[in-house]
Amino acid sequence: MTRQATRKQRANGVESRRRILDAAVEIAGERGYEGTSIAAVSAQCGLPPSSIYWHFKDKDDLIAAVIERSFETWLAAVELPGEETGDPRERVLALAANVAKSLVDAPDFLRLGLMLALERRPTETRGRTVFLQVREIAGARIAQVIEELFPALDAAAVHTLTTYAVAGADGLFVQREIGGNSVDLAAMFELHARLLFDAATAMNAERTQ
Amino acid sequence: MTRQATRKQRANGVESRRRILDAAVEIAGERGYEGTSIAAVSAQCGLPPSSIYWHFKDKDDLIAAVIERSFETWLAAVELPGEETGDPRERVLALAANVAKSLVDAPDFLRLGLMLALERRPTETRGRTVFLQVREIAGARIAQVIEELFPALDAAAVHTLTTYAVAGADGLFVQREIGGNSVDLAAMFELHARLLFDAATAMNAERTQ
Amino acid sequence: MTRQATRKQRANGVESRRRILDAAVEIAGERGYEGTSIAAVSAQCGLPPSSIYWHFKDKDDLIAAVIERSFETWLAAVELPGEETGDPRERVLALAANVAKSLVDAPDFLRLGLMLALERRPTETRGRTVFLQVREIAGARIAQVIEELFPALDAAAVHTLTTYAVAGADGLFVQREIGGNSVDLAAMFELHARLLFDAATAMNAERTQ
Amino acid sequence: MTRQATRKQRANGVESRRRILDAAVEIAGERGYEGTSIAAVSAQCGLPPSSIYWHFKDKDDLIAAVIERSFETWLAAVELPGEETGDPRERVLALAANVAKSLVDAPDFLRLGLMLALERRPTETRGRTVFLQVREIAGARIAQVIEELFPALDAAAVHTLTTYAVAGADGLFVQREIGGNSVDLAAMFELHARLLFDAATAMNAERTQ
DNA sequence: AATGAATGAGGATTCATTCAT
DNA sequence: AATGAATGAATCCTCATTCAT
Repeated sequence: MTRQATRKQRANGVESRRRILDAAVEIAGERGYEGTSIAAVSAQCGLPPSSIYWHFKDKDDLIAAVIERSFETWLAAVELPGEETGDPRERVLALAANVAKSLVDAPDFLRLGLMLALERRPTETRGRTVFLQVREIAGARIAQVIEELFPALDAAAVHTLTTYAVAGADGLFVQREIGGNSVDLAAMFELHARLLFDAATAMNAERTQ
Repeated sequence: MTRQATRKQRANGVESRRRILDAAVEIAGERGYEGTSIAAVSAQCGLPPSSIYWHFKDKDDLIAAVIERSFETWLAAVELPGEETGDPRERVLALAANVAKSLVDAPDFLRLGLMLALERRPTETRGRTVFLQVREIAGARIAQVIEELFPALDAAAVHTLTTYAVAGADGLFVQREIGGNSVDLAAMFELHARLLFDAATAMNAERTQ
Repeated sequence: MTRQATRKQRANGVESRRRILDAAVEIAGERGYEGTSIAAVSAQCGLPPSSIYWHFKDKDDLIAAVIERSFETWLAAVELPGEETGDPRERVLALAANVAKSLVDAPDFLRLGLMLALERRPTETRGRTVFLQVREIAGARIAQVIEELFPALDAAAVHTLTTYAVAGADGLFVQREIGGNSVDLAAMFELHARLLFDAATAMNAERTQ
Repeated sequence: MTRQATRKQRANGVESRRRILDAAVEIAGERGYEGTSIAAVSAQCGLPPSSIYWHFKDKDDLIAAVIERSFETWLAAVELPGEETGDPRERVLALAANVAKSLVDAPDFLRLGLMLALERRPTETRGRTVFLQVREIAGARIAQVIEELFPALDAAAVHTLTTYAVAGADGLFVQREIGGNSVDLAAMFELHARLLFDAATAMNAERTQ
């Protein structure tokens, strides 16, 4: 076997892994954890089951990797293009618009994540753990923005607003998943952002007095 | 009790059906559609799998029945004790408090429902269809209340507020499912209700001018 | 309950039995012994499985009854309208034409019978036994006709011709089952009868010299 | 042989496939399609059911493969050792003797095939389709021989004689299956061949004049 | 880096049958 | 004369996983 061929093989390792994850994200996003069979992923990506096990320790590991990669994909879609200055209201609305767009463009992460989150199986899956962790990170970031914009708020208020912000995002995403294009996610996120901003402003003013 | 009765309790279809549904609602609420095995339901309710198939055509049929019954259970828990008069704000807050309480007391319906709703399998499950239908009914009822309280709103506005109301409820429920008792669902629903009421009031005033 | 109603019930017993047999003959003729499930018969006739067990001891008993009844139906269709005199050749040809017609009109008996006959399960089914018995009877009748028409033939020759006659009938029936209407059963049976008659005539002449 | 080899014989797909087919041909030849349970095949060949499903998509696929292979086995048993010259009568008789012998030696193909052929289930099995196809091939070959030997016959006559030839073979085979060794298949096939040959000769002469 | 072959455990579902009413 | 309810055993087939190559 020539060195060429060897290099080719190695390069294919990355490519194969990608193909498997592509297949898995699709199927897991359709059917959840239990519904995702290795055989189905194999059929989707064209590689035999044993090859999937060469790349991933077990099904749990595969799903966790799916969550991780789809989170990164989503994160890349949300990330704001800097400009953290300017009018607070505008900043919040821009953030919301961005999140709405990212959830339309890369819905796999949240769809699969919520499916895993709602499950309560006796032995926790790694995928669920990973989802809850990255979700925690996202929540912390939101809390941070709120603290910056409304410095008078105490920890409890920040926590309440953060929870409400995330809940709204989850709920609107679910509505969109159910209702399809008939739900204008951008408009709904704008409403959500406005209500939140006004509520935060009011709470902030209350405590400033 | 005679010896015969000991060996085989007297046939009682209604009771058996109830036991099966009780078992299924618990397991399906924890593990979703795929995670609910007939064997597990059988073990939980004490009846053999073949008996489950006497009462339900197949797994799909069972899950659909579970959704139906748990919806009714939940509906009975939400239903307000009349008193439709009084201050609108109070009425909305009371409604929200009731929904929050019902979701804590009878969460099976919504937990399983959301799991089914998020699935996108090629061949739709009957359970999902049923959930979407009853959800539609619940949405219509909310829209009705909004129309009553804010008669100046046009259809689009009512639709937006309804969607946001339902989304908030779903999202907060999910937060509670993930965060457990650390999430004060009653308080969050109160916040949700207040924001919605204020937003609706403002929109209503706008259009009244 | 009035006497009228009681009599009605009793009358229905016969009717129910008939409905069950009608359903069973159809399904067994399509799928054979193993392929005939009590549930399928139940669905076909509209009576619950337990009612089928009221009329028949078990599945074996049901299939045996199906064979018996369909044999009688077929027999009624073959039976010649007397006239045993006349030209031997004509008599044989008329017989063959009649058998061909009966097999087109009432094929259930032979189709199901052959399916059972070809099976070799460890525990013999009663249906198979019954089929082989009635088949034996039919064979004996053919032998009798041959003996009458060709008295010079010895037992071995009669046996050979009988076997060949029956085999031809079976084989042509199978061809018709496979080929459908494209097989002209009447014409084929006429050919079969002619060849047989000529062969028998020749053998008879040989032994007469 | 190492300890590992004892625990799990070296993977050998071809050999395993053969073992499964060997087991299946025996069981299916005895019990037909429905009567052939995967568990029974598994027990017969020593491989677990899941291994059978590695080699064959489903039961249908297995039975179809059984038909295919047993047809080839049978074909190898019939194939004449050349010598296509010589007296036509001798050639036909030799052919018949060969077929008779092959059906005694390798009866699985025809026994299972006829069982499948007689079935009329709504959803056709692949095994039945395969059987009808190979049967068609066998029929075409017989027609070819008839055409060669009796060139004056028209297509309709050839078709009739072919149908009768095949029907006789099927019917005699059934007689043998039912009657066991008491039926001298060789003798019966000789009779069948003679009657056919004489009939064809007569028909040929008729058309030559 | 990959895969053909294998497998025990479990999946949903149907089976023939029973029995109290 | 009939049937609603039940059931243990069997059905076909898929599961996640392993391992020698």
